[in-house]
Amino acid sequence: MSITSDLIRGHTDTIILAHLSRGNSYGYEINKAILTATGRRYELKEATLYTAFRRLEEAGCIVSYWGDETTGARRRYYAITPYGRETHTRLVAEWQEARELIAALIGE
Amino acid sequence: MSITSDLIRGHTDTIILAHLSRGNSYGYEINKAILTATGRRYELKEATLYTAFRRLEEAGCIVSYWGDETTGARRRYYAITPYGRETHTRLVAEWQEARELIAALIGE
DNA sequence: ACAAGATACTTCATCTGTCAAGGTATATTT
DNA sequence: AAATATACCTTGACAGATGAAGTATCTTGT
Repeated sequence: MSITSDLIRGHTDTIILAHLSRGNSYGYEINKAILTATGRRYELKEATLYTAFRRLEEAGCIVSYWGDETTGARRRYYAITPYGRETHTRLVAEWQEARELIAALIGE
Repeated sequence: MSITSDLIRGHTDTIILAHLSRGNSYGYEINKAILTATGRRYELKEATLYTAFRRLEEAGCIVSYWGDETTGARRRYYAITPYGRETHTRLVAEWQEARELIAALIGE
């Protein structure tokens, strides 16, 4: 893992909402998806992930339900809400603005 | 101020080193420069700035000295060290990598 | 002369997000 | 039987950011 988490900090919610906006999912799967999408250069740690799920559900951005697996470990699925989609749109816009500001400040 | 600080968090050191790599400066001036460069959309708070100066000096990235102003409030100037320049180069590279990872993860 | 505001630095207590470490449980592979 | 993979959860501690408060000097407007 080469990237320090402070550089991704603040994007955790955006990353999760982006994933859920493409379909319902669960913690373990999201965790693996991030590893894959980044070529194992970044991992959203489990504790961070579950903390974020609590935060996002508390805020009304996502809802959760237990899967009905008849085999294997139980899964808690998450679905994005309409408010979660709004939030996602806003967070992406904020990222784009932050990216420009940082570019202006560090000149790269 | 429209951008939440968590999006800039982790870039504070990079921003300061970028500024100092263009010449010695002092806290108040850097603070104003950031306000100007971002069109007042982002402010590096004073407490954050001075915390960062301590951290960077502790780490050997910068050195400080009191200015010899004969008028006005005293100024503590900061200069980047060779190690600070190395660090700056590394931090900029990390930012570029983080930017790609985030893009890959949120698809924008 | 006086008040207000700008310049300039500092410290402390608090908040938030991250994460190491530990735990629980089931299924599959060796 | 042991190891590995799947899957979730909690707790305590840490680091960076920041509000709030303080100190001191100089400039500007009235």
